[in-house]
This record gives sequence, structure tokens and C-alpha cells, in this order.
Amino acid sequence: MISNTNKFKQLAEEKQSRIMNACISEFAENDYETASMNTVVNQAGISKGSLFNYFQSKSILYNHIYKLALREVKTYLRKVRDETAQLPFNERLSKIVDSGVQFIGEHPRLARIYFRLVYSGDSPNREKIVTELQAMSEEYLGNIIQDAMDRNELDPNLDKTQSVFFLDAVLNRFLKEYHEVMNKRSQDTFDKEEWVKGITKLFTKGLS
Amino acid sequence: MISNTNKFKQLAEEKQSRIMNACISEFAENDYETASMNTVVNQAGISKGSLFNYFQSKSILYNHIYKLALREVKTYLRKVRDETAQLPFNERLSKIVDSGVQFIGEHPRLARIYFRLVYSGDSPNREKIVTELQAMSEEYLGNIIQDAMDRNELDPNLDKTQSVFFLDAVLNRFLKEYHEVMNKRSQDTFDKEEWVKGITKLFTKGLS
DNA sequence: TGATAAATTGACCACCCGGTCAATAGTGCT
DNA sequence: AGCACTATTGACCGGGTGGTCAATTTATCA
Repeated sequence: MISNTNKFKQLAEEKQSRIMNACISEFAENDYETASMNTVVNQAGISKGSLFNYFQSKSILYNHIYKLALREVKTYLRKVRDETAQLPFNERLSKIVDSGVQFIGEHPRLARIYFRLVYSGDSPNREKIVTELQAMSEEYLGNIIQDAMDRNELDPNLDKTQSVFFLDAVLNRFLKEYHEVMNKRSQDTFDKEEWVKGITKLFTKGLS
Repeated sequence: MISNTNKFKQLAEEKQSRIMNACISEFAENDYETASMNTVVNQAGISKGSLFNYFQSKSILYNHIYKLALREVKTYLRKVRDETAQLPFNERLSKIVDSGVQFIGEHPRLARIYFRLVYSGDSPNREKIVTELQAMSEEYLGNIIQDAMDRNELDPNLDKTQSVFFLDAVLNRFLKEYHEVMNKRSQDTFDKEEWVKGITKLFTKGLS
């Protein structure tokens, strides 16, 4: 017998992507509890039995999707981190925001799954996942801040945990808002550059 | 016939509070979709027919609960706003955080309903409610910031919309985190004062 | 081509949901 | 006590859920 999880990978690529597409849409549009396996199979044009043959349960399927989304997020983050390693803090921050905006533009459904996971409450293993994400953010933004402290661009006596927390809070909330605006209204009233300026100014000089 | 919504208010106080208690617990512990009317009636010790007699539908009941939570939040906010009107910005900010912390301590279940509503996605009329909350926050924090600008404690050329957004992002995120920490781990590792200091410093001086 | 094995199907299961309503219990008045 | 009216009950409804599995189609190879 082929190992459980790998049955899916043995399918024709076209079929795989058809199924993944249906799953991503369903989990992007609904909470975990509300998302329906029936909808997925109908959308994907396969039978229910098949889906449960490839993924033994809803939560296993969700795990697959969430990891896929997270992998994509990480790719963007790694890229911008490495490409901006030599830039000053404010420019770096600006590029990170840009990267987030780009991700949302290119993978709106994955972004939605990500935000749903972070801000909403009912996915399985949520605690574990959120802890993972926090550690990831702590490490990622922690490095960015440490670099800036090493170059005397930021106060070297900063409480790093706090600084990371604030940065994370503002960046995530901003991107969430951007994502929601993109999904609903026309984007013409949204001056991204102005916001990026505001964010970098807040963190470098405060509001006074 | 007694007008629909008022049937509930005609009940004996003891019964009312027994029912409210069950509802608050259920909506605090579960998303709107996942919360069960059956659980509510069992917890409250009444029959299903009665509950649907007092509140014609689940969404009407939810609305009742959410408004109750919001009323309580507003009471706290109004109180701290008025009591701190003469204080400088940083002290005011500190008192606002204190008030939030106090609210979470005194009404943990209402706080949970509030955070669920703001951060999660499936309650009915969610869009309308969130828009309302944003307007409320814009007005509330906007006034605090405007006062500080008038006294030259903050840069008078600030983009107020942005500043409110940042303040809202950090405060909400902090309180959400505090709420989650309180609900789970021992609070001995959590130095609230240190965080309040960090927040006020961020907004007055930035991180450099 | 025909036998064997593997992949796919969808009717079916037990369960839970929000909501209904005829039947019953309780109350107050004459 | 007997009547009228109201409050309360809980069995029941249609519908949707995640998950199963005997039956059928499809692929493989002698």
C-alpha cells in the first residue's frame, strides 16, 4: 500500500491542482468549521470517497493547505530579508511592507487563509500553529531589529521582545487592512506609499 | 401580545441572569456558527421552545449579547476618557491600557466575545458591526490624539487617520495578547508596567 | 481477451443543527 | 371549582455535516 499522505501526490498534476484549487477557495471563503468537504468535492469535480482517500480527514486536509500557505509566505519573507540585508532600517521596513502587499496581490486566497488562521479561532491545532508563527515572527523581526541596533539606527538598549511585538502588531494589522480593502473597495483611494512612510516614521521617531 | 423582544425582560431577574450567563459562556467559548442553542438551553435549564420564545432566532440572541458586551466596553472607555482629560498624553495612554486590563480582569467572557467579534469572521452583520467599531475607535482615539496635538505633546502635522490606526493596532493587539495570557498561563511572568512604558515610549519617541 | 488489481464512485450512516408547534402545566379571576 | 389565558415544554422537522464502504469503473499485464 502506498503511504497514506502520498496517494495525493501520485495523481496527475492537473487533477492535483484542480483539487488544491477547490480546497484553497473553500478554506479562504470559510472558517474551518464552516468549510464543507461536500463543496470541495463538487468544486473539484471528484467524488467524496476519493477526497477522503487522498486525505483521511478534514483536519489533515486543512493542515496540508495551511502548510502550503505558510511555505509561500516564508518564501516571500526570506527573499526580502536576504535582498535587503545591506539597507538601512527604514528602507528595509518599507521593502518588507512592499513584499507583504505583493504577496496579497499575487495570492489573495492564501493571504486570506493566513489571516483567518492568525486572527480567527477555530482551526485544529490552532494553539500549536500560532505559537509556531510567533516564534517565526520573533526570529524574523528580531533579526531585522538586531541588525538596526548593531548599526546604531535603533536604540541599542531596546527591549527586543517588545519591539518585535509592536512591529509585528502594526505590520500585520496594516496588511490585514490592506487585504480587506483590496477585496472590497476600489483601491484608488489607498495611498500605499503614504502609509509606508507613516509606519517607518512611527518606528524611528514616534509621533512627536 | 407583549412585543417580541420584551418577553425576555418580563422574566424573573434570576431566570434572566441564568439565561444570560449561559449565552455569554457559549458565545465566549465558541464562534457564532459553532455556538449551539442546545447547549445554551441545557446550561440555562430551560426548554428550547422558551429560548426561541424570548429570542426569535440565534442571530437576534447574538445581537443582544454583543450589544451587552459593547455597552460594557463603552462604559469603561467613557470613564477613563473623562477621568484623564487633564493628563498629558503618555499618562493618558497608560490609563487607557490600565482600563483595558481591568475590563479583561472583570469581564473575561465579554472580552472574549469582543475579541472574537473583532478578529474572527463569522458573526452576522459582521461588516456593519466592525464599521461601527472602527468609527467608534476613530472618534475615541482621534480625540485623545487631537488633545495631545493641541497641547504640542504630539507633532501637530501628524496624519491623524494613520496615528489612530497605529494606536488602535498596538492597543488592541496588546490587550488581546494580555487576555490570552491571562486565560492560559500563570500571570507571574507578565510585567504589565514594563509594557505600558514600552507602548507610551513607542508612540512618543519611536524606537531610536 | 480475460483475469486480476487498483482507483473511483455516491448512496448511506449517525449525528447535530436551528427552528416549530401541538400538548401540557401554571396562573389568576369569578 | 371551573374557566380562560399564558408560559413552558420537548418531540419532531428538514437539512447539512464528516466520514464509510460495497459496488463499479478503469488500468495493468499475461
